[in-house]
Amino acid sequence: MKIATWNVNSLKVRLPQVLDWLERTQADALCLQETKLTDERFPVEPLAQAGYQAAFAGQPTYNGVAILTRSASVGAPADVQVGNPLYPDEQKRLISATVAGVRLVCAYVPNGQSVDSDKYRYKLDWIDALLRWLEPQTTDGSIPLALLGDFNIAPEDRDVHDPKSWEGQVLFSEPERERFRALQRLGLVDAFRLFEQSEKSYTWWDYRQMAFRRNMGLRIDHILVTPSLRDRVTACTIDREMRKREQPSDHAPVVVEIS
DNA sequence: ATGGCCCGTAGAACGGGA
Repeated sequence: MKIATWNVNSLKVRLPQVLDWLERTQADALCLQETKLTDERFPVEPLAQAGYQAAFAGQPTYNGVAILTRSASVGAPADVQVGNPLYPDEQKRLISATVAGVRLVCAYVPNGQSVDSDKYRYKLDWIDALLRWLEPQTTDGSIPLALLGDFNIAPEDRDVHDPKSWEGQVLFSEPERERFRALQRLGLVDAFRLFEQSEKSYTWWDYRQMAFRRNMGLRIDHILVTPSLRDRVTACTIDREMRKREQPSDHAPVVVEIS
């Protein structure tokens, strides 16, 4: 089974690329962030023609998340839940569903803007609430769970093209990295780091300064798995191909293979 | 030293992203 996450930065603009990508990869599930679509405008029909069903939660202009599933292999998303009951939030940043016996939690963690911003405080509070909500779902006896999405956190120096210049900045500040470690203390494992990876592996590159060509990026999109799922993970990769396209998202998909 | 690009909502610039 192949499961992926991708911040598409507008599903309206990126729909042709999403359809291409699904056709090419035959992914069984794809978590999307930054759809930037109201639910009335979600492209249910084009996705259905491509063989995918969807659970989605959107709003005008900002945010928006979705979980796509391949009908022929895993059917429709089940037990869909929007948001975190412990943290009422008008912003559509969280959606969960069960797919082939795996609980998928699709998250678009707030960006935070800058460490002295109100949005930064919101980001930390949002993650603290996520931790409280996930804790009972990651204990022994819970069904296998994967937390996938745009975390807007680069966990370690090796996840940042220039750690010195990023030190203390939003996306790489110590309080944010500490919260990533708190997720790991729940037992969640960074699937990407289960395998040997090439140096300077990133998932996001600024649109400016030819950052992608110069590989000036950050690894901020992640797939974390509970221990029972960890034993079934056979690969985890970043798909850089879509970032090379015309009119790309600034994020690349991250893909995990599960036996 | 600063901003450089892209997207949505506009219906011109601006907020937001990261």
